[in-house]
Amino acid sequence: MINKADTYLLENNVNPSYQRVKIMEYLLRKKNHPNIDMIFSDLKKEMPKLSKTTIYNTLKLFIKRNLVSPLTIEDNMLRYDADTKIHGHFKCINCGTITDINLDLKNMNRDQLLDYTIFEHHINFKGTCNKKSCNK
Amino acid sequence: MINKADTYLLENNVNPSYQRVKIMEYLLRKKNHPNIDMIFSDLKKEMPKLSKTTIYNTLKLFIKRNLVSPLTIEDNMLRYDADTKIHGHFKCINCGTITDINLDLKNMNRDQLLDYTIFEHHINFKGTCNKKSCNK
DNA sequence: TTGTATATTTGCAACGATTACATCTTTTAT
DNA sequence: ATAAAAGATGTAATCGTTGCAAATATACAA
Repeated sequence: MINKADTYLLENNVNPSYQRVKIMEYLLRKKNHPNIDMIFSDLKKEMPKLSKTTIYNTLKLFIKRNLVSPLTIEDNMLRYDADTKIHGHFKCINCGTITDINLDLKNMNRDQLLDYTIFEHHINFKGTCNKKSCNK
Repeated sequence: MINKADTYLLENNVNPSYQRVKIMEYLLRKKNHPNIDMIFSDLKKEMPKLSKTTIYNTLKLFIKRNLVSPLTIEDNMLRYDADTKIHGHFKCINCGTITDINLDLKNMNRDQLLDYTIFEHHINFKGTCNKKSCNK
């Protein structure tokens, strides 16, 4: 767990401006794979002048520096994950919950991938979660 | 390989209208994971009255009937794949090529997934393909 | 400190993939 | 033949995202 967002940004060649630090702190604190609107409406409370464009720009920069992974589990919007270790996601189409899935890709047949240099992994599953808390 | 699109649709409880058969035939013939515009511009040549809305509606129906898998490898648009067997995709960010990746998920650590009923698998990789034909 | 170049943020307009919806056409059933 | 149902079409609207120019903040040289 990284708790000093500013030094974390510095270590990764990102100038730690006020907005960038706040956005990174938010992503490290929240683990619920937020989308832009969630980040915006939450941070807006303490940063009234925050612009949505800033969030888009900042996340694009974080992705380029490999500090954040974009999550393509929704058809119409991106979500963001500060956990850049390789892992999968499951989305319940009933309750909408998105769960992290630990993966052991080592045993996966990846011979074909040896020819490629991989920057992004997207391993997503959709279905139903059969939990009591799931409101069908 | 399925070559009789109309019977294939009938077997899956899809009324084989002219447009639906043509779209299914196209998807079975093409293996390049087309997006809506590719399907539209190609089929428009032989079907001048074809509407893009029809393609959207038809693909949505095919997906519901599990005849087509939506491919979420692009940020801003869906692609479509008539191969509904579980497999992965690799997209080269230089030349844009999308390659099928055979996967052996059996050996993957999927204990956590036992709690879930999975309808959709999305396993995508992005990177560079290091091929001679790749125009960097 | 002062002025100036650079980096960053902001707000608004534009874009584009997708969807909503009303109308038109085709098919089915009686 | 006629009515009802299903399917296709065209256009307008939606909405996540990006482009861009102006405003603000930061860094740096004189």
